[in-house]
Amino acid sequence: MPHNYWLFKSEPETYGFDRLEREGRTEWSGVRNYQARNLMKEMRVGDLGFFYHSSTKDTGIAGIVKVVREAYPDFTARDRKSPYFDPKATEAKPIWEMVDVAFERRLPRFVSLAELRANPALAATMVLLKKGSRLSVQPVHPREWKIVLEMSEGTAGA
DNA sequence: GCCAACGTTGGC
DNA sequence: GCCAACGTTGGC
Repeated sequence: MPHNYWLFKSEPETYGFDRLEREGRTEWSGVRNYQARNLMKEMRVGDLGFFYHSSTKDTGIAGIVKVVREAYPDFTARDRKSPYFDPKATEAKPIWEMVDVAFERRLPRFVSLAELRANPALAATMVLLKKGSRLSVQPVHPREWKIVLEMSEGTAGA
């Protein structure tokens, strides 16, 4: 049984859900926002999350991932060649952390951002839908999780 | 490409 | 500690 539900944003041109399905598992590195980092620290093995495609033509939820390793230092922060390099990160104080996630399953169908917005049961509460929300890792309420799953089992717009 | 909203930085 | 300036995110 999963403990909590989450949402992970990714730009499909950089790393999409199709690629995770092929590779099976990945390190969620490169998060450089304290709030998002703190949320990752709360994640437990077995937690599930939505995989959200952002900054692309078809924004929305593509599938489900599972947390397979709890927070540990994000080594890209100490890699000078990485775009996520942070000179303030040290071995003793890595600052940034990441989790590992694995492909869990596809949704019956893609649920678009427009559809999520159009659902009044989600619009008021879901972090993703709040005005100006930019968090790349977000908590999802079990109620919201269930609603999105139900939407993906129905037809678009229904 | 535009631009609103956000988080961070740095001067004071 | 305040807050203006800046860089980034991300939908449209």
